Amino acid sequence: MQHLLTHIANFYPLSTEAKNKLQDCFQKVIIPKNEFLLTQGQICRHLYFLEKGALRGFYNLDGKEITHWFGFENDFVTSFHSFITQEPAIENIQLLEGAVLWSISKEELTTLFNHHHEIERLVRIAYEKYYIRIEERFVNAQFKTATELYENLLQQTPHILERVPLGHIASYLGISQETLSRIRNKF
Amino acid sequence: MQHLLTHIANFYPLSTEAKNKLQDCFQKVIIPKNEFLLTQGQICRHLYFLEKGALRGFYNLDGKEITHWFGFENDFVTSFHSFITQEPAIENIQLLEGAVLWSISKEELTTLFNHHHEIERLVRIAYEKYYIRIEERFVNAQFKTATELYENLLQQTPHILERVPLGHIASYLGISQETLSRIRNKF
DNA sequence: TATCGTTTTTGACAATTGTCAAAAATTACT
DNA sequence: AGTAATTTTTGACAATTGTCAAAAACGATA
Repeated sequence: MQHLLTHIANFYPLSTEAKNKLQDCFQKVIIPKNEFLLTQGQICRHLYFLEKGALRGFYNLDGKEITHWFGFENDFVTSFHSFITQEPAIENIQLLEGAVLWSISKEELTTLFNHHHEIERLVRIAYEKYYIRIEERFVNAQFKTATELYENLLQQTPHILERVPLGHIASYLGISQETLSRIRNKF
Repeated sequence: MQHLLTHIANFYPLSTEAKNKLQDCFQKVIIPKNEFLLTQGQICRHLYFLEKGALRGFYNLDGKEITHWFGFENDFVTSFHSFITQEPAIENIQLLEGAVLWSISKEELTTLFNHHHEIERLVRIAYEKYYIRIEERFVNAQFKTATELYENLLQQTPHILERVPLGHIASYLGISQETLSRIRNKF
């Protein structure tokens, strides 16, 4: 829980009261490797904070699994589209390593927003950071070559390369596993 | 101004008081075709609501202009990264058509947030919609073929094809202008 | 350590898309 | 309407990446 509190302090410093209320809403969840946090078709009712472990979001396209994001320590994770709209999820969320998570339901979060302006502010600021992050990833993915994408990954998020099977990384970068393997062997 | 008020009511219904305060902060701006709302290196200090007209965000890569988004009627536009971080913008924003915009500064918006929880909520909800939008675009851009991207555009946002030069659209889709031209002629 | 299952690499080939240059079409302006 | 400027199309070719299949490497487990 301390990880969570420390992490959100980076977004916006909360009052003690708000922090306490926040703590009351999050519940600890421990899930083993390879289990699913969410499967395609389910409605995602929770937002999670990942204290320890790794996971991936993926969906099926023409019989292939497309991993489009990873989550690691100190990431907030959820199936964003489903969590916000409360429509069935298109994606699956699967544990790549056993994980310790903290979970809050959408209802609880909404209640917190209503009672604490500062918590809604925290989330507004968090959204800004996440938006900037996806925007950057988007621009890279679209306009860089496979080799450049690999170099980026090496420099910016090398932990992904160390902790995740190559096949998942390939689809994350939008290239085939064979191409990624060949690129890697040139370095 | 009525356009703006009607549009934000789709995100979250504001009290009369908040609406009035909001109105006081937005200023009308009229800009002719081809002018720049922002150029690379400037700090983006304003958020705009586009009442009428069209514009594009683009940046330079290896001497080429990469258009990565378009704005049309009822879009909020800004150089998001620069507006949020107040660092110099990487991108340029240029008018594709003469436009009527409503402008609010970052300071004014921050003041509104401090005085009106409901306005911060409105923006939080707007961020959610914009996040979902970019996430969808990202997934499409990365995992679809050039032809599929064109078909998507035809079905979902045909106004882009009608109002924007082909070269801009090609870079928006992440393909060369020649390829886009050939795809289009097959239909 | 031997074995099974999974992940990664390699090779041959095909498909898609990009690049460059020139022609054609369209648009804007006087 | 006529001219210049811009935008779009076309052709030939090259480069990149994908696909399929098989081999090799690696890891977990008995």
